[in-house]
Amino acid sequence: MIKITLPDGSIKEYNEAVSGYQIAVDISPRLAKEVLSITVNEEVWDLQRLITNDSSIKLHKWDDEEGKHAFWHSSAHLMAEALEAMYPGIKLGIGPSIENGFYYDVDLPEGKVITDSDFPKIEAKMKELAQQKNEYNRSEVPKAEAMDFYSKKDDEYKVELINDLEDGTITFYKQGNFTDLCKGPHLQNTGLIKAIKILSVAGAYWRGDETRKQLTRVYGITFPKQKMLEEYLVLLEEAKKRDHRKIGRELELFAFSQRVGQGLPLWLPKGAQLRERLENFLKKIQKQHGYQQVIAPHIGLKDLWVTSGHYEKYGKDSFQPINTPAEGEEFLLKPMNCPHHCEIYKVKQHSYKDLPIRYAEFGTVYRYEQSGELHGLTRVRGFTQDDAHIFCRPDQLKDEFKKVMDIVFIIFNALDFKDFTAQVSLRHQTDHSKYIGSDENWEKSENAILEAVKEKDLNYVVEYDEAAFYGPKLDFMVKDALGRQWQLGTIQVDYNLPERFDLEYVGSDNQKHRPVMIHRAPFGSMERFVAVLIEHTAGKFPLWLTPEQAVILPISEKYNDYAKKVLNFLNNYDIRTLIDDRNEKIGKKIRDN
RNA sequence: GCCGAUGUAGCUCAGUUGGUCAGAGCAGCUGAUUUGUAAUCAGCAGGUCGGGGGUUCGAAUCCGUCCAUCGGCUCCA
Repeated sequence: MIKITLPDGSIKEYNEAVSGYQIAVDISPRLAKEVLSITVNEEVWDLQRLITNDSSIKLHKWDDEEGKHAFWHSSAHLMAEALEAMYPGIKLGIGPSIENGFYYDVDLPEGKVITDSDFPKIEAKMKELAQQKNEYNRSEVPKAEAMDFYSKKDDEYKVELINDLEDGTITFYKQGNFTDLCKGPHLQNTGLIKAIKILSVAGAYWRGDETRKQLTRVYGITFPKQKMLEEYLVLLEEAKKRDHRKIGRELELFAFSQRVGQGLPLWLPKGAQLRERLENFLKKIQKQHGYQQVIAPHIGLKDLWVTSGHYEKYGKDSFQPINTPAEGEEFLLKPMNCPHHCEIYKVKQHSYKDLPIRYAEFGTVYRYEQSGELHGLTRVRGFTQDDAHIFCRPDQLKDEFKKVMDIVFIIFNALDFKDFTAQVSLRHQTDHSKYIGSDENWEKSENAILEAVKEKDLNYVVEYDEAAFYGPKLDFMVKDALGRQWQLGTIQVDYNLPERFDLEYVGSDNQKHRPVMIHRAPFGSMERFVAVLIEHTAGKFPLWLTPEQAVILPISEKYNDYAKKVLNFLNNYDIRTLIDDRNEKIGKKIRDN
């Protein structure tokens, strides 16, 4: 007798091994039609796999991540099958499901490339194969046999993957004539995949390693219904319309110039106004929260960055030192504001009573991002951080975190980012070798963050091994109007710089102590934030931010004088107003404004 | 930086196999119209077809190269 426990606690009993699909059928035929995968004791399984022991299960439909995952993962196999048929001799890397769809990394035969024009052919082949309703069959394979299979196919990528796997854990999935190394889970058959779209093709290094061969990555997405694909394509169109690069140009907010250099945004008058209003808004809040504005130059002696450690870690890949007429004198463009702020901290002695000290600056920094990585305002080589550094005592960490979070919430609220989550990035759970600072301090600060997040009742996820080498951090992700995730604000603890700059304060015990430093930027950078804001609002900014709050449209020249009176009236109330006194019809004026 | 794609007027795009192919619409300028809610009329001006090479009698069109942009990869203090 096998006992199957459902999520609601009810129990079904079976006399012999039973598949997830059978359980679904027993619950309701409708469910059986929609179910895609099953979680059996925390492990996601195929529906057709037999459950032989007492288990608790959960069935997944399209709406569950697990259901989509199985669907798209199976689609990746389907695409691989199509590609293998179309490009004999093709070698396969990995083909996972991703947030929106799936991809497969392939090594094409000599001289072959895949371009956009091949997409319809791939889609057609996939559809043909899908209609055969081939079953996805799971089989456990001994390591030697798996090796043998891929050695014969001369697929060094799969061989490498198998090498890293333990004997006894290796499974193959086969549908139609296609067999793939895979741990699953998969759909029952290919027939469920009704709507198919190949989205793009790109190069991707094998295992993300720049020194290894670049494979061809083919991206696609599939749906159980044609209508869902159409809706998705509409969403993509909408995202295209909201592209901040397009809207930024149309609204004359910012521009780029090849003569100035790539990745170096030029803020046009309207964009500069918008940004200034955001900055003033934040300045006001920061003042209320005990911040002091400071201003530092855009360059610093190389030694400053040697001291901070940035030179050693990033020097090679950064803008190179600026030489001066003086022999051996070198300056670096600042890639961060913190070293300057550390020096500001050091100008005078601090008592424990002075802390926390909060220095804020809209500091423009320069980082030499790789050319292929530049993207509109979201990825640039010169940008302005809404930066601040908080120097505090270890016992003040939690409170300071909570205060910074308050600022972040004020901003998100004011700008209508309703849906956001936080990611707490902590050390690797066991291997602490790469981190600077004592275990004791790390534990303190990690706990401080976790407690702060809990006390603020925040939606959050914890990620291990995502902390910086110098301290744990808390990042904020917002979902925009189209449901896309963006990482915005960040709060980071830093034990490294106070050490390197030998920062201290005098404690109540009359001894010198090391302060803890917090880096924080609620917007992240002005450039990135404005980009996200544009895409979130489609360029229709809240009234308090928008460059033109009102436009007066005189019906003819006769009324221009009156229009000016109205203009003065509105301007007196600080309402940003323009007159459209062009010699145009009123309909056109309305259209244009 | 790497892979792939793209690059024609400020913007959006035509330009078939190399031979009046340098075009259109919008925007701009000039003039007319003096207007009541999504395109008023007429005219003008705009481009070494991304740059610089090569092939050819002849290149926007073909080939290599550089630059930039786009989609990814990698990285992100």
